[in-house]
Amino acid sequence: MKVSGSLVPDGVFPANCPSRTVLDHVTSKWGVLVLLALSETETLRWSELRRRAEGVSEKMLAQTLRVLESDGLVSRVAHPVVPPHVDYSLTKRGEELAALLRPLMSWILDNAEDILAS
Amino acid sequence: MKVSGSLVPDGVFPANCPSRTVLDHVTSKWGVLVLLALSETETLRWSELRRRAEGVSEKMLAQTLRVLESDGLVSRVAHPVVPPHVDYSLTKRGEELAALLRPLMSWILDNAEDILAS
DNA sequence: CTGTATCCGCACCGATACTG
DNA sequence: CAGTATCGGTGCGGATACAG
Repeated sequence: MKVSGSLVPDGVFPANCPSRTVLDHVTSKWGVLVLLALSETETLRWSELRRRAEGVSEKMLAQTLRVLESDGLVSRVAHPVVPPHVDYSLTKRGEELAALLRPLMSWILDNAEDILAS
Repeated sequence: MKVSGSLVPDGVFPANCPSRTVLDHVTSKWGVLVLLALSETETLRWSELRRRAEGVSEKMLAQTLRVLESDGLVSRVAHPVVPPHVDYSLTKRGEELAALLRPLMSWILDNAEDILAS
């Protein structure tokens, strides 16, 4: 069954479109996992994020966080103490996005085994 | 505001998990666009897909379609005529997935400009 | 029209070492 | 604890040519 409306005119997804860039950021290798991890608790520290997005390297976590932060999806709060303490959390906009990512991830978790079995 | 349940135990997304593979397939550079394009019409031909996922190369379209087909998300029907005529469409499972992708893409289209402005 | 085959650059990414 | 800096390999992905 087909849905009613089209997302884009003529059903064409333009190449030189801002949405492409954002889509790439969000669906980057670690973007989804970081956003979802943050959607499960109020705040998360760097080391906790590393634990939860299992397999992510320091470099890629830093890069992913920088992109998501510059996109206004994640906010970074550094507490000036020793040892350093930095909290990451979702912005309002990030929460909105994560709310859409959750059903997707949930479906994937439910169907992954079946899918790879075939 | 935080959601009620956790997607995964302890909030940890395991590295060696089938969902990782499926997530990578779906969020691959062209996976989302192909699935969404197919979600807008009953069937699409190869050349139409190339048009709609603007910027995709033949190689990447072929690769993307093969992966999505082997995952049981897309079905390929070749009509034995000359010139060749091949129809791609979403499977039942693919429709389910695309239904979750649509709100996501819709949100991205709505917010992309704002996001990149900041 | 619907692909496959091949080459190859470059950006992504992991590993390692280092710093405030 | 929370990163940055740098190096180097690899595989993604674009371009091109070719085929059924």
